[in-house]
Amino acid sequence: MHKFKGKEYPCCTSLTMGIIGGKWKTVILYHLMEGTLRYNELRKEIPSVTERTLSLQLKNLETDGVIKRKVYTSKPPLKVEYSLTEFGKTLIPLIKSIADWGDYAVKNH
Amino acid sequence: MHKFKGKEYPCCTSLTMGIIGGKWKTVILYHLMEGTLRYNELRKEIPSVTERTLSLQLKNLETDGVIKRKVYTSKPPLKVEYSLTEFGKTLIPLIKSIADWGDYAVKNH
DNA sequence: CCGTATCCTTTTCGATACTG
DNA sequence: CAGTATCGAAAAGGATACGG
Repeated sequence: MHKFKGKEYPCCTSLTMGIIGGKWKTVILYHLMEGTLRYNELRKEIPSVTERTLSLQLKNLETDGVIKRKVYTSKPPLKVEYSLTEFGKTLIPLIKSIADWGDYAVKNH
Repeated sequence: MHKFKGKEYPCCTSLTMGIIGGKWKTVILYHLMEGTLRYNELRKEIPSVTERTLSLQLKNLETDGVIKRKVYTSKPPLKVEYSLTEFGKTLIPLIKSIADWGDYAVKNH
């Protein structure tokens, strides 16, 4: 049994999937791998996600310490940037492997 | 846009997650990495999954061509073995990476 | 031994309208 | 610009009983 942020997982793979699993989280991380993006830039990169869902998933990723959110309040319009934390950056090789296998699967079926 | 087995995915990571995503599929694959297992052996390895869910997820994995199911009908009691297909074996490095990152995350928080 | 059937709860995701 | 509120649908998963 493995613990992370108060949640328990029966397997080390479950723990990883608890953090990056679901329909959108790997997609978000995939786009943040290259660098910082604003909320609307993420929406543009992932047009099929709704505002609500994007917002929720960003919050989940932030709660797990994988991404960080920086707000620039100096003057409207509001500017919010999302980027990987140092901890989140340790996921980059994994996200790349996930993306690569996806490409491979498309080509080989 | 990427296609696999009739389903469409907006990103190559989504495709991978469509196949190995969810609460249980990586756990099942993790245990099948080492070799063939019978249904009840899988239940023993993953005590927290219910029969119904295990059954459904095995079917999903089989449909996507990742695992194969072999039935020995010669004489009761029934014997059913699950193992990775050749295609499924291409997932092994990825499953290992997922497991390794889970271990890493536990240790570093 | 290896599941399926039934019913139910929880989680996730989507559509749309609206706000500081 | 960057979200939240509300409502609802769908998918995933769980509990338990039963069947070939």
